[in-house]
Amino acid sequence: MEESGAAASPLFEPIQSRRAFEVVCEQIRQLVATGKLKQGDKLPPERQLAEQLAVSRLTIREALRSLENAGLVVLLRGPKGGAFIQNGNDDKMTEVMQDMLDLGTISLTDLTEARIFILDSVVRLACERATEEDLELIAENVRSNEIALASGSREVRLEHATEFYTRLAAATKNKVMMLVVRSLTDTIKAILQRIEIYPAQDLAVSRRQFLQALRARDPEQAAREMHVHLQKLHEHVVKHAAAQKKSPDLVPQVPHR
Amino acid sequence: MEESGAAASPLFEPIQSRRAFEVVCEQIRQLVATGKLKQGDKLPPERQLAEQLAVSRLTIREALRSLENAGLVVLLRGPKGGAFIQNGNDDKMTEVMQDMLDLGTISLTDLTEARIFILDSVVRLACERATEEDLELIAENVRSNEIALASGSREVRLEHATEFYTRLAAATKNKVMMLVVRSLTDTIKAILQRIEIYPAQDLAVSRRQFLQALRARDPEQAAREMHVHLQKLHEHVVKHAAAQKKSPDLVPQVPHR
DNA sequence: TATCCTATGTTGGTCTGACCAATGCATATT
DNA sequence: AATATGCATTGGTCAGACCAACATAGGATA
Repeated sequence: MEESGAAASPLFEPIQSRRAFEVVCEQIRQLVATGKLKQGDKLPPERQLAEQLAVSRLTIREALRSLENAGLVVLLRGPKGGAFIQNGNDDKMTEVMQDMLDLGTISLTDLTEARIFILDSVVRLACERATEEDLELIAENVRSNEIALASGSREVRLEHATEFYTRLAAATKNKVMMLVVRSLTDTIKAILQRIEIYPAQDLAVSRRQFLQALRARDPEQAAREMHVHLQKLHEHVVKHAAAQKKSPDLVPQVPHR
Repeated sequence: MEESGAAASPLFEPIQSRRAFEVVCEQIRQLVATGKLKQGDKLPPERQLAEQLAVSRLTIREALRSLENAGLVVLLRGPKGGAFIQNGNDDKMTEVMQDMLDLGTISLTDLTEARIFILDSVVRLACERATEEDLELIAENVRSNEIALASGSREVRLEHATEFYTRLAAATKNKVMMLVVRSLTDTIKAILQRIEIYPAQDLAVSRRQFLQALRARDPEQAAREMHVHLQKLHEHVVKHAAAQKKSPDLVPQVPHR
């Protein structure tokens, strides 16, 4: 991976010894990557796997824990239970992004800005590919959003506001774009839940105008409308970013250092 | 909530009985999300954590395994070792994407197509924001790429070819965009390692022309050049997609100790 | 005195083996 | 036949022990 420019000792300790569960993990991953294990397939019971791989059951468990955490397998108990291969959880990417935001690896600014750029492509794509059903779903969201804006709780409003992007992304017919949009949107949503939500009086207007452009298949107009809205929201969010950081505080012990 | 409307067995329900390690996991996550734990902080030793949380050390380990897998902590051995809070591993998103591709959740087509769209934004952004250093780094990659094209191994060529996108994305000054580009690129790279690499005779030409447009800050021209190249590569990859799927072996034993 | 090497303690990594909890199926009971 | 019960299977957890890596202190050596 990374090398410090120094040409130090040649080959005495190149890589730390891989942990046992990592080897197990990788083997199972290999079986998935090569198609030998497909969605729905069931792995042998932990005890049997432990015997076959000549490791303890604990090691198997740690490996399965890792795979489960990655969304590759799901573990079920009981006689019909076991470790089943899953198609990776769609939310994984969102979790990763959220963690990065929490840890300061990425900034909220970059996040909302990136959404502006990516949504630009999404909008243009949607103008090309959106079916009538897509348009209707979006329109329906716009309508219900207006209702929520007037009468809904903040949570409900947020839900509608973000669902909009999901439906828009669906119109691109590209699942990767959908995933990226969803990750960005959900991560930003998580932040918006903590700070003051954007004063949404002109949201309805913006959405209507956008929908109109989308229906007209006018990518420039649609992209512009989207850009303006996202830019405003971006600035609003950034302004209120460094706000409170409350904590439920259920943990008695506090680490040191 | 995913559908996966398979009517295979009466057992496709994500069970969520709060497992002990999940509670531990969540508590630590909370400490991170609320800022009580920051990058570089060290958690208490496993044995001590187990005592404080009144669970077995194994449960602590599974929780740490989960967090480690998510890139939130890194575990080090030795007296000065322990579980340290990390800024999420940049590769996590790539891993998620790769898993999804392996599992068929997303398709290679969607992946390469999405890269076309996102790179479009990246290129335009880079035209605006690239510093002279950025340009020089990209130019240097273009040069070394040409050398690799002539004399390098396939692996080396791939490395150079993908590094190009990383450097280009760096010019956007947006870390989220960098992450997304890197995820897409690395995932696609992993596929290219298995199939015939794109016949790269015109790659050098394409890169040179692109660089020229980038230096001229001509977003339209740069985006067009990039689009043409990615489109060709996209089609090439798709053509060779359903090729071989070899596997090392079944379930080999684990060399231990 | 300065340097190298080893003893030692800390911490994660793994093993063994046991028991608990959930679950589906077979059997018994009504 | 319908319901209730028991049991085997499988993951979930616990306990204690030992191994492996590592840093540091303290002693051996120069």
